[in-house]
Amino acid sequence: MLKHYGPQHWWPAETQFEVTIGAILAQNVSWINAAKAIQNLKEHGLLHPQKLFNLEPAAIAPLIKSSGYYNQKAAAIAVFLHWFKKYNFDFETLQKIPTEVLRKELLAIPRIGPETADSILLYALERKIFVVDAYTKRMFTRLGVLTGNEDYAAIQDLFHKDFKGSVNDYNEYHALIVKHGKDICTKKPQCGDCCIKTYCPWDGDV
DNA sequence: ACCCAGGGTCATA
DNA sequence: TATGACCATGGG
Repeated sequence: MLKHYGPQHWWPAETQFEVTIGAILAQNVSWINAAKAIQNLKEHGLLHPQKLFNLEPAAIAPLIKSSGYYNQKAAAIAVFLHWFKKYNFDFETLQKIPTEVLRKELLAIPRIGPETADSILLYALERKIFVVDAYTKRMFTRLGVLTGNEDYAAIQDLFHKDFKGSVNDYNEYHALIVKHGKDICTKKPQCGDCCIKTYCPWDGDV
């Protein structure tokens, strides 16, 4: 996939905070919708922890309307910031905390689930964590690696056990799966076992 | 009109 | 534990 698509250079953001907020806003919506919400926060000069912390969820919600689920996401952002305040809104301080501890604390925040937590850990904090998403499950089920019944933890364990790579490799791997995910059929395979229109990670160009 | 998108949570059986 | 319902916008 790397050879076919080239490096993706994720996460498209200027700051660690932008990555983190983006991870929440991107939940189950197209990236374009999440990006619009990010851009809107930027244009209001609000994409800073202290600034957003001073807003009520009800004030955040209309600003992130384009990302959908805006009430839930505004609440999630507010609770995240309440947690982040403990660490002086400082990512350098977060870096001193072991990955497993951080993950647990992130998961304790309402509406930050495993994929969002892991996205923050990998893309904002550069921890060697594999991010599992719907594309991962679909693609590796099509490829016959998964049955399709595995849960998040089981899939992640598989990659953690078998994938030997650097943090940057983990970064690219997930990004490439998402990139490729946009090329594969969402429903029924039409062009072979892995249902890839133009390219198969196993067989190369089709 | 329907389906999907860089999920998560809760009620029900 | 495993489905189903719900959250909600915007583009194909």
